[in-house]
Amino acid sequence: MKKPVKKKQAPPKLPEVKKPDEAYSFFENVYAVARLIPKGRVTSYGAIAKYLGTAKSARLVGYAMNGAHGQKPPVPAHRVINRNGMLTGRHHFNPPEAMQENLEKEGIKVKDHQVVDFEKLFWNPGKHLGI
DNA sequence: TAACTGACTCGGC
DNA sequence: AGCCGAGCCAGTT
Repeated sequence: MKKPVKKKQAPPKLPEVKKPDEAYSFFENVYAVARLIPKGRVTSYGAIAKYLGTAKSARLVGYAMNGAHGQKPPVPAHRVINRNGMLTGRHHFNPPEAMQENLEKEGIKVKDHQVVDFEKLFWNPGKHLGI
C-alpha cells in the first residue's frame, strides 16, 4: 500500500539563469525537445533521453514531464509515452483521460491506453533534427 | 546529511 | 519466455 495521500507539491522551479547550452539543465532540454514534437506525432522517453545523449536517463524524462504541467510555453507531455506506445503517464494528467483525449484530438488513435500504429506515428527527435 | 523515489529502458539469467 | 537488477538527475523527507 502506497501513500494514500499524495500531496501536490509545487512543480520544480527551473533556474532562470541562462547557462551555456551544454550546461543546460536536463529538464530544460527535455522540455525543449518535447515542444518540438509535431502535432499528431508521438515519441518516447527513451528517444528524448537518447537525443540528449543520456540514453539511460529515460526515467528522468518521465520525471521531467512531472514538472511539465504549467510550464511556459506549454509542454505537450501527452505526446511523450513509453517505448511500447503505452500511456503510462496518463495517471499524472488531470483528469487522467485528458492524455488520451488530447492525442485523439490530434488524430492519434488510442486503444486500451495504447497508441495505435505507434511505430508509424513515432517521431524521432534525432532524425528529425538531423543529428 | 544521506537516502529514497520516480510518467523508463536495457541486458542478463 | 518471464523476472530481476542497474543506471540516469533532480527534488523531497
